[in-house]
Amino acid sequence: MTRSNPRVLSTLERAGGFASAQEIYRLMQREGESIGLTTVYRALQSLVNDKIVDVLRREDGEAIYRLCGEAHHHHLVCKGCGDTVEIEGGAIEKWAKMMAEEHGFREVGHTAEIFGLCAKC
Amino acid sequence: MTRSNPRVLSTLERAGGFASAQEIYRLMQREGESIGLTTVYRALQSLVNDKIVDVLRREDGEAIYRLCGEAHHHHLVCKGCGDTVEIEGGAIEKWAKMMAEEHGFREVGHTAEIFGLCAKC
DNA sequence: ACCACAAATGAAAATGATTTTCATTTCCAT
DNA sequence: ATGGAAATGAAAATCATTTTCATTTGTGGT
Repeated sequence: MTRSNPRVLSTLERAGGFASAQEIYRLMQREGESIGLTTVYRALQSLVNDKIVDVLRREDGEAIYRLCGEAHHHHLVCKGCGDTVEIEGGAIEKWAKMMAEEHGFREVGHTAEIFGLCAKC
Repeated sequence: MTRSNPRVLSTLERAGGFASAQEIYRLMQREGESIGLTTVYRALQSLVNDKIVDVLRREDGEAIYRLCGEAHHHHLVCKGCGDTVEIEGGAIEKWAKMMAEEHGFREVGHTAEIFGLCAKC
């Protein structure tokens, strides 16, 4: 798996390092790249295997892929218009680390999202 | 929604308080209970609304329903065995409120989960 | 009891993400 | 070039979940 991997990876980067397979596929289509959905899925799987990307789950169960190592951030999402603000989660990082230690967990990751209605909605 | 809710709830209890909709449905079938899959889903949704059960995601994205205590809490989930520990999220609540105010959001809620490998795995 | 009407039920179809199948294309080493 | 292995992608299969809609059930009024 070689030709597609870099294209998918760079699309994921351009998408802000945080997107679902379907979103990446649609983005590539829109930009005129010729690629199949299957290949996007396979490229993502192989990137996950190589620990280049991370996979989490949206609230609805859809898998979202995230660049590893990248300074990760959290989201403030508007339930009305879908607008999203990237926010810092310093407090969360500490909290997660503390809780994990306290319960003997290793290799921990975390998700944290805030949702509500933005000023406009 | 009245006749089915208690039956679904009691099945979830009997299943150890931790099961997917499909599993609950299959369990009820096996025990000779007459119920439709749709109704199981609807009962679970309504139990979630009433905050009687909690919903998380398996690694494969399937929703799992779980009896939970009253107080709002978060989860520390083992990627290996699925073991779950309920944890306090005091720091998170403050963080969420602060971030929301800062960006003019109202009626905010949040999700936060930590996942990793537990001591046994 | 009886009747009407709203709520609840469930079978079947629809949806949407993800995976599988398989025929075709691309890459490389010979 | 040439053969074979790896990669690709269209279409079909899978699986959880949701929607649709016709039927059943429960309830209140008479």
